[in-house]
Amino acid sequence: MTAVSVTHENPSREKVETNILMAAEEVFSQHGYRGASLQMIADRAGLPKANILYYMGSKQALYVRLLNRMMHRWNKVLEDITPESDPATVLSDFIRAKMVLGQRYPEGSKLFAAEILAGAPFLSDYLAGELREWVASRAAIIQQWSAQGKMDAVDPKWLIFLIWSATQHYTEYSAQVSGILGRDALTEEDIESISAFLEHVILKGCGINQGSTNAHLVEK
Amino acid sequence: MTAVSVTHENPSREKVETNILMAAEEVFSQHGYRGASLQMIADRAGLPKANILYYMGSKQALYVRLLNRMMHRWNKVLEDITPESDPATVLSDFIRAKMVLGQRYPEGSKLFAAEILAGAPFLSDYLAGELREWVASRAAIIQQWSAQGKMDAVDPKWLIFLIWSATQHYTEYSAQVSGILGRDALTEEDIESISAFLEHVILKGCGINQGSTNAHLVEK
DNA sequence: GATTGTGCTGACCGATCGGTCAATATAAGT
DNA sequence: ACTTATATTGACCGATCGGTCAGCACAATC
Repeated sequence: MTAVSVTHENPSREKVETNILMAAEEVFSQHGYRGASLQMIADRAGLPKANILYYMGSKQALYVRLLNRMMHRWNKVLEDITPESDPATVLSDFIRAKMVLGQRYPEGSKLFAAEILAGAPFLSDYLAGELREWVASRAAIIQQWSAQGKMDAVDPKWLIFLIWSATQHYTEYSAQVSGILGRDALTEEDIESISAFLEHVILKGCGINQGSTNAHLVEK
Repeated sequence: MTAVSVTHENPSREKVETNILMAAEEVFSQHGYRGASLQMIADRAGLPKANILYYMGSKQALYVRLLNRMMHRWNKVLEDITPESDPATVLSDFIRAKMVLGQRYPEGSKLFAAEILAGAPFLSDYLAGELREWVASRAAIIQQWSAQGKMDAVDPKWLIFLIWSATQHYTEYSAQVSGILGRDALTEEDIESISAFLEHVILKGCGINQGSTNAHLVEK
């Protein structure tokens, strides 16, 4: 009776699991669900293949667990975006939060991208449910801002997708970006430079005065 | 002696090959190189598996052939961008050309995306060679525009990547986009609406007066 | 009509796939 | 010390992988 509950909070088990999850995230993100093999994951984790299945049950269970983990990270970031402030800070926060997210979880982001590329067989419910509502609620707020003359009357959905894609690009296309830049990886300065660029172009492009930090005569 | 040359221009052979290429492009774009199987391609083409190998030689040869075909389509679009005009028309043309390309070859674009996601094992030379030079030459032109005061002093590379990602998004993330919009596919009006939005935000965001069609008092 | 070159494909190859299982090792409880 | 639950893994399963090849169909050449 005691032993059963121990299973759930065993510290060594947790270590092994995170080890497997890390290895699996790398492999799945590179090759997609079908292209990844348990043997590759096992090799990267330094474990025999049977051990992966012992801890994770099946390839599919491991995969959906990774997807769920990534979506929780996602949701945390989305929640942190307070919708009641002014457009400049909200959009700026959104841009920077998404850049940080991609830099912090590059493999998870790529995993998500591969899933979408494959037609989102495991995520269609999430996309048409939670995520759609999140987009709809944010779109409504942006629409209000437009109506109040705080920004240009752009289609809110396209704006959200724009921020989405522009930030995501640097994690999912990192191979292309670094290939073109001739650098192995992006530096801290690169990230800051990109964030500032996106902030500038998107805010200005939407007719928003950038008054978050250096504001003096904005808003009446 | 005659028969040898006939092989190359047999019309029926061409039909079969394009059939295989179409099927292969769909499968590779969804599942990536490792995740795709010749059996899936054969089934989609309505041919026995051995027939695929008879025409294409090997899985890898078929894959690189598809990649090359897509890169040629790419290059054609990039060539059409005349670099000597004014910023507004050049960037506007670039945005619209890339939107059209993605809509015209969705599977090819996804194939490209999957290759990049996997770390670009077959495209690293292209990225660090041809494509890098293309970006560098365009970046130089944009830099000139900035120096001439025709637009804001933004980093040209980030601007190119922005257009890149924002347009690409609607083909490669079509599953996510349509999932959120609650529609099966984007309509013609959607595409036009998105193109106009991107044009507006990016040009305005870079401090460029949109004077391509409705110009009257721009420049001097 | 025999020969020859090409199109085509079922059968098969060794390797690898995801997954099962029995056997063993290890640790914990009593 | 003995029992019991869990951790670990080599061996194996049928299915599928990419690829080879022998053999047949078929048309053109001589």
